[in-house]
Amino acid sequence: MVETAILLDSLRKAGLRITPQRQAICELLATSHEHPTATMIYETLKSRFPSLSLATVYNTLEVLVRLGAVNVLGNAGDGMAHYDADTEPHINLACVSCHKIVDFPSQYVQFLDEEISAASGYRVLGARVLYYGLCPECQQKTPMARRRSDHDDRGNNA
Amino acid sequence: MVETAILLDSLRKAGLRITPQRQAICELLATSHEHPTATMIYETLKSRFPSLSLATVYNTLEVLVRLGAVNVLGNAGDGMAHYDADTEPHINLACVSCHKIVDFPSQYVQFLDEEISAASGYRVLGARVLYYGLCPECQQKTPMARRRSDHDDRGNNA
DNA sequence: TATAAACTTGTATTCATTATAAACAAAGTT
DNA sequence: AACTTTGTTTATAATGAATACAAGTTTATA
Repeated sequence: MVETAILLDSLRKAGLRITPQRQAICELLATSHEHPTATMIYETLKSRFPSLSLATVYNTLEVLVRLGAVNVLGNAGDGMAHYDADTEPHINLACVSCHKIVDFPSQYVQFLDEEISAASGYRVLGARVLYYGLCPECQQKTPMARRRSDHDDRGNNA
Repeated sequence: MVETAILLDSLRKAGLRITPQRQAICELLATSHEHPTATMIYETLKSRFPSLSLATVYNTLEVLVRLGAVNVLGNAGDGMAHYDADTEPHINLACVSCHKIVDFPSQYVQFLDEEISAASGYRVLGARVLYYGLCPECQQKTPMARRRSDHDDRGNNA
């Protein structure tokens, strides 16, 4: 769980203004548990800020990412970027059915970090550990987990 | 390193045809060390197959992904999907500067797998461990690797 | 060889994201 | 207060990766 204030502070420290829109976006990012996309943020805040523009959402997200306060998660299965305000190394669990992404604490991610920094020659800037599968709810909904074009899949692996 | 034959076999087993185009795409996926995008594959093979269509590349990749023979990696920093023929759990190291992605073997990824499968309630279908940073070559190119003071960067590009 | 099914190709379309330019707001200055 | 500068939002246009689709081509099989 991330404090909204941390995100706002990183804006402030960079000399940027805390506008109502930015505040709301940071709040949403910090408190939301599914990691939202730009569109999700836009849709959610539209009622509170009728004049809000998608461009503002993208702008704010881009700033936060550039400041390193927020991470971008690609590949949730839908074709859009999800945003994660928790920049500590942790695991994201993405559901391939409902496309929600939740966090999962792990004791091993730290080791990965050390392993790579020590042995790769890379200057590591961040990480993204994404596991995907079916969340408990979606396992109930779709007993056999059939996706739309499984018909030409002559029975093998996943 | 992945054998081309493994990819071709998974097509065959699924009852699909091994066309010259598909063969070439699988070959490229298996032997390439940077994990290519659809466009990169297209550009590379265009000289050998002047009639090749981007659609074919996307079709083939989609099939291979559906069969589980190939993974999609989002978010290399450029806005496109990269493809990875190595489906064994391993780490991808993406360079934020040159956007190449290389593999890094790790002993800990196995543990992650077990940890999650056991404790999350998810039916795990796959994983994607992506670290990003500056590759050794790009560290040379950009001597100071300036990353903290990017906020007063007025030249605002992406 | 006929016929159907599987593939490829070219193009049109969709849609997330980025760029651009104009309107707007918040200081700062005199 | 009016004037200026700079930062921000907004609306809209442009870009470009990925997908859909229609039509042509190849392959398998009888």
